[in-house]
Amino acid sequence: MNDEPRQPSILLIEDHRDIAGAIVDFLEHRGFAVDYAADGVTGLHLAVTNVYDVIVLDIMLPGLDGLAVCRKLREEARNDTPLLMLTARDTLDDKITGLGAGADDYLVKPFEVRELEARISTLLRRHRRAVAREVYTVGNLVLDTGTLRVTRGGQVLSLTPIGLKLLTVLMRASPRVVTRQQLEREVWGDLLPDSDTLRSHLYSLRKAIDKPFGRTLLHTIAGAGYRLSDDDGR
Amino acid sequence: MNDEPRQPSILLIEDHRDIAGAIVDFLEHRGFAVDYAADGVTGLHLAVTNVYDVIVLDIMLPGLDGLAVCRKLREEARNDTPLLMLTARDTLDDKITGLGAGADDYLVKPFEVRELEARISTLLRRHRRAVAREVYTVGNLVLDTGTLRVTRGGQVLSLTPIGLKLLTVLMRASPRVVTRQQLEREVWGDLLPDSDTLRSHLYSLRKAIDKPFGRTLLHTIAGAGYRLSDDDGR
DNA sequence: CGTCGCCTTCACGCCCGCTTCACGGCCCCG
DNA sequence: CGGGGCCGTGAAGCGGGCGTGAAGGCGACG
Repeated sequence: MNDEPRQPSILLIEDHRDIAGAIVDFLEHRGFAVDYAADGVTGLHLAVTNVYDVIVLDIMLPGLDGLAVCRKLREEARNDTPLLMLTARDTLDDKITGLGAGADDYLVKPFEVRELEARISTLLRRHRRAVAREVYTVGNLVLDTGTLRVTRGGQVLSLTPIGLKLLTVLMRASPRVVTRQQLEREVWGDLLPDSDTLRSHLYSLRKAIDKPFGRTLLHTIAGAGYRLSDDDGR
Repeated sequence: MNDEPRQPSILLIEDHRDIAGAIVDFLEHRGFAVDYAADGVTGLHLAVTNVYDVIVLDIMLPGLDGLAVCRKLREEARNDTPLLMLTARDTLDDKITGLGAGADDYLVKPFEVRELEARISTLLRRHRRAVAREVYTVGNLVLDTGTLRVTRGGQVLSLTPIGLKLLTVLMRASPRVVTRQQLEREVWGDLLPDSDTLRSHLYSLRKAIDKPFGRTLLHTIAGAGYRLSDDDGR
């Protein structure tokens, strides 16, 4: 509802206390909420029990190293929090492995904290954008206008271009009724087709989004048009 | 494609007209585009309304002093343009505070313009390198725009220049759909080719990044465009 | 001057989506 | 009670979009 720019939370996993301290101080001063772990095991534990916006992970750690932490996080915990890997220059080859393991970016030590912040901001921005696209929802039917993916109950549906266009218009209008003319105009512009091919398209759209599921979302309003809504009962 | 070395732009904030004049003359003669402000308020205003490659900021200013400008720029405006602080020898202690406030370098007055230029160049180079490198990840496909290396599952792939450009655009947009027009415009600018050579390029891009691996990442969205994403069921 | 790589163009063929048409049910209205 | 219009349903045909592959040309580089 109210999306005030909440303070982004960061998890730092780094065994050098002095470096870690400097980073934590700087990031907290810059308005981030920082959690800190000095080894891989506690870091992993924090990562799976809490939710962070970004994880900053040193590759050289006592016990469980950064690559292992990253891999476990991705493969076992199915966690896709943006992850920034810290790597020393002499182990730079690890960057390939690091990224292969599921890191989203890397930073070569030594670095300036300013650059660390810049990269964190980039990851935040990118992830937000990826997660917060424009999405319409009616019942359990979801249309993502960014990816043009349509799902119902988590299952991906495959629509034709015209079907997609119709669905977009209907979802945007959602509980309201859309007339045939409006739909036709949206799809074909001013060159309306002679016969009403619209009926066929709505039929196949129904077959795609309603037929495989029990509840019907696309309703025909006799003589008026069509409405997309989740009326249970009404 | 076209990364012509654009003329770097510099903002100079300095109240002594004569010193400022000399600096501006020299820098412009050396190929920089220089904006100038004689006090902190107008300087800050210029800094937030325009985009500069480097800001040169005197610490002693009437009204709003250099430290305050720097702090406001960093903390309120969230601006991370490289910033070079000018400080007199007798206020040298300020240099600590200056760097603490978010400056990237400092120079003690009086100085030679040659040295000023050298430091500006250093900042430019560092910042460019820091900014130029970006890492995109989609599934196990990784593009490092710093090294221009593309890997999938740790294996290095070899792409043509156009293929790389297309991939960059697609990865930057990542789960979202990119239209043909957007892709064409990114690659060829306004001189769009007559026949759709784009199809061929996407074909060979697919052959490079998807064909050798089982899972397909580059999807065609009928009548809409293309999408790069790792749809595993979800 | 030769070779190689890359971009462009063209041609082929398939498959999918758009359109059209025909049929039947339902409702309203005469 | 009968007819007509609206609408869902489904099939069929056609065209175009798109994948695929190869050939030619051009510039770079040795």
